[in-house]
Amino acid sequence: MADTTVSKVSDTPRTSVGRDGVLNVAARLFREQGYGAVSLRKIAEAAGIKASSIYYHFGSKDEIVAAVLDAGIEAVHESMRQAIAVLPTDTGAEAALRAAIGAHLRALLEVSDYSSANVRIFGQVPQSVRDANLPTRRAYEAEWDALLSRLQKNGALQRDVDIRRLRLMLIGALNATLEWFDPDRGSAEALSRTYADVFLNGILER
Amino acid sequence: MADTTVSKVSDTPRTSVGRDGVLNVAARLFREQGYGAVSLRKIAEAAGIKASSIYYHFGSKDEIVAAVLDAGIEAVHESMRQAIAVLPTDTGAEAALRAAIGAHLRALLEVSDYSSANVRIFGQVPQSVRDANLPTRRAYEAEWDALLSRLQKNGALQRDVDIRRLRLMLIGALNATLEWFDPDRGSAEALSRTYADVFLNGILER
DNA sequence: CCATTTACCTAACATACGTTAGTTAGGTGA
DNA sequence: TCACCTAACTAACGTATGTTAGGTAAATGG
Repeated sequence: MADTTVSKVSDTPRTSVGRDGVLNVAARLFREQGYGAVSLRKIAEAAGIKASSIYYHFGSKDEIVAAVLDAGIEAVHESMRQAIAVLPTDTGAEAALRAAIGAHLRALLEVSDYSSANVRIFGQVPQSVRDANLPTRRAYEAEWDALLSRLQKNGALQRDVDIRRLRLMLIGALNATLEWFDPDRGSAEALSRTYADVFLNGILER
Repeated sequence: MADTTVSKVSDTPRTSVGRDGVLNVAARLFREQGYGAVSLRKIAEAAGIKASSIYYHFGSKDEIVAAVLDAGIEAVHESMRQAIAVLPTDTGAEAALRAAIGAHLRALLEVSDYSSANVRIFGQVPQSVRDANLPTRRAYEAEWDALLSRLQKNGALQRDVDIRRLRLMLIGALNATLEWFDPDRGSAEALSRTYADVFLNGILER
């Protein structure tokens, strides 16, 4: 996650800002302020260029937003894939789920402005932009469903839980964290463990 | 929840629209379309009056939004209080939590445009409007914390779970439902039971 | 060396927004 | 009856927004 203290980049651009530069700034601003509060002029100013210059790199504001949304899912998807891939082959169901939860939460809270921007602004952007993001989303959702189904077939998960519903509940809960997470009250790592504990074993004493 | 099919009210107003009429329409539109997509002119048209007439009832757009936000929390708070109040005095911890979860979800998904609008647009409105909603929110949060603390002291909940964190996770998960709930795939009642099952007992087979 | 491309710039436009000023028709109470 | 209040109205203003047209300086490459 990029530095958050100042909203403007160095005044004398030693090199060109470029498409990626604009995109990085846009993702950060969207994460911090939401969709409606971020105009092209704000993005441009934070990037150190003029609003109209953005049109050299993008055809419209929607195109920027769409790029941010897609990159956001790609980032969290890659984070999860990686976390699963590095596990030993004999890793148990519980540990696998813990790893996936940790990867999702880490991408959201610590790594990617794109992922957090996606979660924050998805519900605020025009329908057409949302629709454009759906294929990418579905691929990520499929990855989760595959993981959860595997665990269920192993007998680790209860037979009667609906995989799709469980995935929606779990990712929904994790994403909601973005609205209240405060690193001063505990690390993302610790929070991730708590999520896993609650979803795996519940909160009832026994 | 009001009728959703048509966005305009009867053309010949037999009676005045009034402050509440404007508010009801605003809540519905905010729930359906989010904050940024709903202008005063849209609210006015859907209510059957002109945009400037809104200023007879409200001093600014922010004032409307603030009123919707507060009413949204009041509604879900009242729903929860009611659900707890009607329980027999000898009701167990588990049943009490189930009732609270059900009340929250019902208000969100079936009863109140105000509550769903609150969840949908809170993260999109200007900071000052958000701040104005905080006291009302805190009262509702305190109610949850009181309930959860009581259950924990009874020994029903695990001793080591942090109440504040648990409340944030639980309400966050419930609120996220708004983004994907589809009554055709199962009732809010059934979904509420699933939430309770997962949070109380977890998903692991044992 | 010069033509072309890259990455920006200035200036402006139309549109949509929240908001204000001043007006009006219909009901209410003295 | 008539003054007043209620709940609207018409018209307009300033501002911010996404976007377009046309220009420019520096790097690139044959």
